Amino acid sequence: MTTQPPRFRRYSADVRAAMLVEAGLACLARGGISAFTVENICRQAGASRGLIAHHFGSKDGLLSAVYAAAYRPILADLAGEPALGWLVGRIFAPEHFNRDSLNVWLALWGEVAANPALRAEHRIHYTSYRNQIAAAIGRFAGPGLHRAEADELAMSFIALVDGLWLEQCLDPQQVSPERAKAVCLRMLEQTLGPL
Amino acid sequence: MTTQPPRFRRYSADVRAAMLVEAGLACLARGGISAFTVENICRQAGASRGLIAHHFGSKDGLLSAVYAAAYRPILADLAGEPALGWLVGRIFAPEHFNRDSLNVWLALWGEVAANPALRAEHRIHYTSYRNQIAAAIGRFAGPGLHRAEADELAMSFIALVDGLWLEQCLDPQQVSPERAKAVCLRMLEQTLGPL
DNA sequence: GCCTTTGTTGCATGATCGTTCAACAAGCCG
DNA sequence: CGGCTTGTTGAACGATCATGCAACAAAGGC
Repeated sequence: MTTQPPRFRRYSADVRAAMLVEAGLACLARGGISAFTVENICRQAGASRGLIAHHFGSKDGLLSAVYAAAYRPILADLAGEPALGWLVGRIFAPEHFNRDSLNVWLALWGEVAANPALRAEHRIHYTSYRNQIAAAIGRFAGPGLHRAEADELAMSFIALVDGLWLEQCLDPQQVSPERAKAVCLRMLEQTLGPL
Repeated sequence: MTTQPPRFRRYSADVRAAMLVEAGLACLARGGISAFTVENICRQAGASRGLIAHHFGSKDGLLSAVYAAAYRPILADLAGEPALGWLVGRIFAPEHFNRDSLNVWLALWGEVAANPALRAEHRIHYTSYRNQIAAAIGRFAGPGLHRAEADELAMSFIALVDGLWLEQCLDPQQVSPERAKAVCLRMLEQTLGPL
């Protein structure tokens, strides 16, 4: 009678939760919201189907956590009051500006529009994102630029970034990261002067 | 014995197909791709569940038709070589720039990224769309603007439009149609001079 | 080595999904 | 009015969905 190897491995709650979030992101990247199923996610995470309910209450709970996780790297770049020029470079760095991330965002956006619970999650992160972009613009421009102008420019800038992300996602041959970055810089410099 | 009223109404194939496409658009607008189900669509259209397969072969067949239908009004505006300034106004007219339409696009984009069959459908319409925008830019600028420059400006313009649509969709209070239009005009005029 | 804690399993359940198809009937033509 | 074409129905089907839950076992403390 040999001793059996363990049938599964136990992780602490937060580690396992992070594994499930990561698996959820992978599923969204591969197949959009339709691939975001309990079965898919748990197979991807190497866990059984009951774990999502156990750690997140429901699939929707996991989806909110996935949304927060998608925002985390970008908000991390925004922490520490970075310079505007550096920020633009980061946004189109391969770390963020890649097919998988873009597919994730597209899937999440589609769900935000339709899912009220996720919309609440969205509003929190998005507001923070927009305010920090506006703050970076304000820091660069100095007191000469009014708050309302910085907000408006931030809105336009975010729209352009998202639109470029979208185009890259839908038709990858059209938009290179370099062109995308150049287009954004040109827009900012029109108002702010050379970065 | 009174004569029974008809249990259903017969339509010609193309009329019924159009009804199903319209119902599909309504479902996408209300609940995104998750609400695009045979059951939902047929109830919305006032028909029985078998009709989608009968008229479109499958649900995916209907989805392709819905995608084409979503593009139709915009491509109609582009026909007849319209002036660039008029075009910008049209893009943000309530007819196109409204919550329902934006939700439909968001849902479709998310599906294009994940669904190869729909991606083929997308490429056809999108290429046509981009070329016609570039042509409108070229007509305005005259021969002084090179073809490649017009293409690049068209790309940026479309990205900005889509990004503004997206922002309006995710956070309706941020972007008014007037502001969106002004932002787009400013971008075009930077290169082309006053429209 | 046993006991307790707690993370994990996996089946049962009922709902809903897309597709198929044989029966049906609305409306037109003669 | 009777027959025919063709658009339509709705039940049957197997697959897949999210969730609930009772049994289970891994890992650490004693």
